[in-house]
Amino acid sequence: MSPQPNKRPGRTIRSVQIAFNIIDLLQEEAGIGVTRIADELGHSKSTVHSHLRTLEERRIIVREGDGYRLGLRFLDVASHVRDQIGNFDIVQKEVDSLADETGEIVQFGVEEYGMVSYLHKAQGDHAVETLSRVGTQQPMYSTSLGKTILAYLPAERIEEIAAEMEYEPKTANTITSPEELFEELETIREQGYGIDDEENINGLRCVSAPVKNDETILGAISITGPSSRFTEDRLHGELADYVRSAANVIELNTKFS
Amino acid sequence: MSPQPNKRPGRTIRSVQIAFNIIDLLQEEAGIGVTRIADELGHSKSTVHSHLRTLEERRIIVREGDGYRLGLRFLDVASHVRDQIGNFDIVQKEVDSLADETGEIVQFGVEEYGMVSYLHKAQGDHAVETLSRVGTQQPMYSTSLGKTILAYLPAERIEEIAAEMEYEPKTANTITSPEELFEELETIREQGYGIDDEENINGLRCVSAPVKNDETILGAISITGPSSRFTEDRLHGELADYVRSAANVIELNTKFS
DNA sequence: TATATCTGTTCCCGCTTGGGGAACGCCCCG
DNA sequence: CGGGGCGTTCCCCAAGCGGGAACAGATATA
Repeated sequence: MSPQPNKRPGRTIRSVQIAFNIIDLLQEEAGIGVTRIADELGHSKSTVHSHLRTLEERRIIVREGDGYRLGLRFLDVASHVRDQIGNFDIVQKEVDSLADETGEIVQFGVEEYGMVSYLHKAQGDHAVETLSRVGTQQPMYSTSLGKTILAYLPAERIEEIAAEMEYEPKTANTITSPEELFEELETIREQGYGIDDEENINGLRCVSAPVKNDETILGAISITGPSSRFTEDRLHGELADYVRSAANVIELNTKFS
Repeated sequence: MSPQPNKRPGRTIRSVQIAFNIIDLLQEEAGIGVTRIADELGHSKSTVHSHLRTLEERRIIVREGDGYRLGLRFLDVASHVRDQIGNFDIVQKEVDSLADETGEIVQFGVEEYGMVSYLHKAQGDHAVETLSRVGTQQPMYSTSLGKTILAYLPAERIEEIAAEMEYEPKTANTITSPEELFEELETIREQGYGIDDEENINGLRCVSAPVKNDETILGAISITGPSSRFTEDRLHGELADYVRSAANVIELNTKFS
């Protein structure tokens, strides 16, 4: 089921795997019970039962009606996780105010496991609706956030991530080869911001600026909007300035060892 | 370490417990390594090591510098969890707009495991800063959200929760006995909204209105502010009206079986 | 440079424990 | 009343997990 060439094999604990398989399943589909879970995962009911007991005692899951769902403890964990990543308050404030000013969608993302994770998102008044939401993971080659972050990672890490990528063409403009990607990254480093010209979703363009602490990249901030409003000129002019100054504010307010 | 009279003992799985002990620990303190964790939990390094491997493979945790932290996957899980609880979009929209209108703190909470969990929070322009944030769990007897939700739960569940509570006086006004509590709940049911008169934090008052679907309570919405601005009259008048109409909007927009 | 002492990692052994089969109790439906 | 769905319980047996100890780097100390 998983013969992927992962780097660190080592010993892995089966019961824990099972527990997280259950959690994953409940994340996808809430409200299912012992039998259903057992079938789905290919385990005996008794096995699943003990696991559910354990998770319930831990308040990881909750029994609701005749089925289980994930518990609200995850909300608490999530807010701790965000706090552990840099200074989240500043980021939040800056993203919100940029969304207010521009009226568009503003997002902040960081890299993890070779993907971009959205830490915060704010929608301005006339923002288009997008599917992405906080917590989502997106590939790095097809988003301006991803490409911008990637551009400022250490060279070896770039190689590593680029090698593991599967370049799947999301639109006609999606980057589909390492060569294209490296060239793009070079451009980003030169101009100091990154563009997504309908490379991830048709009709949508974005600009992103990197947020750095000294020489290490923390993440990136982006504005997203419809191509109709986001002309070439605005993208490279006004909008690029917006994200760069917002990134700057975050950088200045972010002090930690 | 845990001889609490929990209802459903059953069989519980040790490795899973250990795994979640590690996660709990990392939630409290990020950036620690194998040795430290092993010491803290009283396990051997090799044991902890295999667990960390498992969690890392699962992308539950991330190795960062010389230590581990919880992964961003939790953000994704959290957003799924919120979606599974009623219709979160409506709630969010309503809470945000109420915070805008009033300029104060507005929160939405639901009951789980006899406590209130905050699902969403919005701060108006001149809102006081409070410590509570999304995901936090608070006791039900000392918050207006908690008391309001409690008031509309099925009688048997009220008994159950009230019995397990430990009434710890947070301020001079905190409810400290079941009798007081039951009386308060009666009042809430009569007037259709609940008040917190500096019962949880000195200087802060709140009003909450229940959000119901048919006859089952989904949660409650509240406004919080300093006693100086939140006079008796405003609390029971204007502010109570605000939360009740917001609750109403949510109820009307929430349709599911 | 050598020595000491932290890390994290690996190996292997033996006992615990957790996974599974099967039986049971319950509820709902025919 | 009987059948089939659910969750729960019991018990057994091996395999999987926890732990001790040895190993390997990295950093510091002299």
